[in-house]
Amino acid sequence: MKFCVTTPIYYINGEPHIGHAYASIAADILARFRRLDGSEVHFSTGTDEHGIKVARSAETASMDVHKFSDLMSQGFRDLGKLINLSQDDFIRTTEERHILSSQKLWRLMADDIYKGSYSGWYSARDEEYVSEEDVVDGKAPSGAPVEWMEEESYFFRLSAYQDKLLELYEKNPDFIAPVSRRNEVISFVKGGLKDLSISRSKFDWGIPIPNAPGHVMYVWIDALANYITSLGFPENTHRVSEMMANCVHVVGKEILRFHAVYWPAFLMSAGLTLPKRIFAHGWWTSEGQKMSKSIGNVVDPQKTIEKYGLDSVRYFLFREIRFGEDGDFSEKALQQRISYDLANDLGNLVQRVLAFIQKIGGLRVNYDFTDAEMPLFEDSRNLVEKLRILVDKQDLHGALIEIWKLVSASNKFVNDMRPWELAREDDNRLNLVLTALCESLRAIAFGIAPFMPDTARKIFDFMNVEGKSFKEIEANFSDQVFPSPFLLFPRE
RNA sequence: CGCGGGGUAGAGCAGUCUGGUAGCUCAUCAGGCUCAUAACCUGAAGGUCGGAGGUUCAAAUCCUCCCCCCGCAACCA
Repeated sequence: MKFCVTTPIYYINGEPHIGHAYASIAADILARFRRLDGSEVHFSTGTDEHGIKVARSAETASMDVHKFSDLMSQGFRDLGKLINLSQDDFIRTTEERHILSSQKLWRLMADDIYKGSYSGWYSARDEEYVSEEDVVDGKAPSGAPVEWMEEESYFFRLSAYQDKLLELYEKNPDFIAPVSRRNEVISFVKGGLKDLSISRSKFDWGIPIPNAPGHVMYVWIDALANYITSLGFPENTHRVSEMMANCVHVVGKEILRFHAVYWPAFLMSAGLTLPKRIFAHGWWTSEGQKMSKSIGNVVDPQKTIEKYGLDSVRYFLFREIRFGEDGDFSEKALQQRISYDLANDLGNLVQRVLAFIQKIGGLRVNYDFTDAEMPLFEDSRNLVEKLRILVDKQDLHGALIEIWKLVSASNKFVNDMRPWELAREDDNRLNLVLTALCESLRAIAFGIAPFMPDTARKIFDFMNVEGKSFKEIEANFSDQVFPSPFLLFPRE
């Protein structure tokens, strides 16, 4: 099985914040799950570095634009390290391989590209076109005066793809997720598609268009192409095709249209394989308010992770809200999740079971389960299959809930079975109960492994489990003494 | 009449398609247990289901009207 997952490539015109971390961790969880499940995975992330805004920011910072890009891109690479990203490739749109790839894509789309002229209200001060509705009294929203401009531009015949796109959405109901977003896109496309201006000639910080001096590509062509560059385009066409067919693009809802409309149209035009799914995630507010620099409530991934721990934050982001919806990031909510879900439920379960086994001198297995242990055992062995279905739908929130059902069931099982009494009265039953609990702990550890790799690793080590593949769940435990467990989420 | 989603316990949500005693998580209160990170388990309280009208033996659920909130509405990464 092949699986490909991507994060958006991040525009380097700003510092990494929790939103970037969120998208990246989502993709990381999907990648890790599929690796544990035995798939061949390609997981790419990277930075988008061209465009007028970057050129201008470099100027403002009095830096050479290449140097500026190196610096800003590194910030996102560092973020990846911070959040334990398991990417297979970090791509920069300024790399040679990507320039060649984008130009090749352009050539393949040539039949749908024509030269025309682009006209609109242009703000010289902002160096950008302003849409009709935004022009008030001859002024841009920034207050700068606008003038009617016309320039030579290349256009992509997007209008020719309206029906094909609608057919795509119709035939592949899961192409765009979540459903609410899908409806928005369909309604947008049904509203009629205009041809797209795909070149710029007012600045040169972009990928040169083949045989068109003075023109660089519209950043979105360049940005979207990163996904196939990373897969080896244009050389390795077989792999590109194979992987794209199994590719999930995780994107922010603000860039859904580019991925769900333009990108498939470009690929159709170039005769390339379309991705399997575009998944649009929501946005985080901070303490109930929109994150903004002026309010000063922007959540800094670095500080948050330093304070609360990486796995706790990774858990929180996907447990607190359904993936795809908006949510609120508050320290109180984060602290509660850590305390209740992680320390009290999961951490305490691991501790009470493993410390107990340690106390009685090790695990002596007994798999001749009775009706008392069987349900827990079966739930443990069936967990991955349930998660597979959910993760396939990118329902990461649902997956965590499913795992926590087993955590709760296990805690209840301990209460009901009272192993501390069995230790005095009934060795046979004690072994049955502890064997069933080891099974559930191992299943839980595998379940959380994509979400909280470090925490899962600790549990695996506590139990002498390798932790490399879901297949390990199928093997029975043997009699053994485990290493001493320590607290997974200690209180301050 | 631009398109779409939503308004259900203090908070966040499920239930609406296929009408029939209103459910989940957290918070609150009480009890149980004591292996464990003062953790865990059980039970209780709490809602005129945005408003009005209608259909029906019966409406959160179907119909009509109204109020409120939120997305999308192209060159913005």
